[in-house]
Amino acid sequence: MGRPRTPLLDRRRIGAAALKLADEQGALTIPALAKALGVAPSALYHHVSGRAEIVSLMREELALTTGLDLDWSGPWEEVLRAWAHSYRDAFISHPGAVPLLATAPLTEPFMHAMYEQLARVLLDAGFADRDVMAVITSLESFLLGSALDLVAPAVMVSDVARETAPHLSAALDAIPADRGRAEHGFDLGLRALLTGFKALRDA
Amino acid sequence: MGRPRTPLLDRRRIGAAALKLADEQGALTIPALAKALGVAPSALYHHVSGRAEIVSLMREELALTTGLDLDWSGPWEEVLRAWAHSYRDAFISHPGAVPLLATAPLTEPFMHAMYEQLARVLLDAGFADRDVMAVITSLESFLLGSALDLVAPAVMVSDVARETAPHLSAALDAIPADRGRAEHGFDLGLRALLTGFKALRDA
DNA sequence: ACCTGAACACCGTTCAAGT
DNA sequence: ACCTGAACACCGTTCAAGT
Repeated sequence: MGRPRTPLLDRRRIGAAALKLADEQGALTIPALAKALGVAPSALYHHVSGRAEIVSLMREELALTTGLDLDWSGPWEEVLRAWAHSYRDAFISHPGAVPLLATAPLTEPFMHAMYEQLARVLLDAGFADRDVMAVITSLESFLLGSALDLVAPAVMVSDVARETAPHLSAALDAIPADRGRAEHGFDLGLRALLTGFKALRDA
Repeated sequence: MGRPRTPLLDRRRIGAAALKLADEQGALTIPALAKALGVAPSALYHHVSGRAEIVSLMREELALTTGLDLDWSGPWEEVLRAWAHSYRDAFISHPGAVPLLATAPLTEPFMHAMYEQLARVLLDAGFADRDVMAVITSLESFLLGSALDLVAPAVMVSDVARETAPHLSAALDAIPADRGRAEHGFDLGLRALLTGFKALRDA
C-alpha cells in the first residue's frame, strides 16, 4: 500500500489507544494495539522506539487528561489532598492499566511542572528545603502503593482461619463488605500522612 | 532420560532460583529459570501451574527468608517501625525483582500470620476495630510504593530547567547526592505515618 | 516520511514418550 | 511420579519493498 497521504498514526493517538487497550484487556501487546489502531504492528516503530516508550506515552496520556483542574492556591494540606485524590482518580479510571503504569518510573519530564507546583506550595508553607522532596516522594509512594492495592484481590475473611488468626478475623469483620475497604484505607492513610507532615514541619 | 531416582526439583528450590534469577537479571523467563536449575523448561510444569505461580513462590521465598527475627512485643510504634524496615530490607536485598514482586497481590496465605500479629498489636494498642485493616493497608501501600521508588531512576537536578522550575530545583539541590535520597524519604514518610496513626487513635 | 508483509529470535505452555 | 524433546501459538522487533 505504501505511504498514506495523511499519516495514520501519531504518538498521542498511540498513547491513548494503548491506555484504553491495557485498561480494557488488562494487558498490552503490540499486535493488539496495532489492530486497535487499524495498522500493521511494524508501523508503530516509525513513531516509537519500542514497547517501553509506548508505556511512557500511556503515562503521559494519563497525565494530560487528568488533574487539569487542580487548584494550586489555598492551604498546603488542601493542595496535597486534592493532588492525591486526582492522582488516585486517574488510576481508578484505568484499573486494568495500573500494574503497567505503576511499575515503570514516574520521572518523565512532563511530571516536572507538577513537582514544581508541589515544591512551591511546600516551601511557602514553611517546610525545610531538605524535606520537600522527601515529603513529595513519600506521599507519591503511598499513592503508588494504594493504586496497586486497589487492583489487588482483597484479603477475605473466609480465607483466614478464625482460630489461628482471631485478631485478624476481628479486624476484617469490622469493615463492611469490601465496598469502601480500599477507600477507607486510602483516606485514613492520607490523613495520617498529612497530620504527620504537619507535625514534622512544626518540630 | 526419563524419571530420575531422586527428584531434581521442588517448589522451594524453584522459588529460590526464580528470586535469584529475577534479582540478578532484572527479568524472569522460564527457559532461563530452567537452565539455572539444570532442567528442561517443561519439567517446571510438573511442580507449578505456570509463571504466575512461580512469582507467588518467589514472594513466599522472600517472606520465608526475611523478617524472621521480628520482635512482636514492645510498643506498637516500635513493632510497626521494625516491621516496615524488615519489609523494606527484603525488597532492598532483591532490587531486580521488585517490579515483579510488587505488582502482584501480596495476599498469599503465608502472609496471614504476619497480618495476625499486626492486628493483635494494633488492637491491644487501642485502635478501633474498623481502623486496624486500614492502618495495616495504608502502611503496606507506603512500603510497596517505596520499594518501587527505590528501583526507579531518581529525578535529577540536571533534568530540570532551573528557570521554569526554580522551587523544584531548590528542593533537589537541598538533598546531598542521591545517596540516602530514598532513605530520607522513607524515614520521613514512615515517621509521618506513625505520628498520624497515633493522632488518629487518640482522636 | 510512513506504511505493509515477510522474517527472526524468543517466550510460555502442552503433550507424547521414556523410566 | 518426574523428566526430556518436539511442537504450537504468540510476542517484540527488524528490514526490504512500496508510495
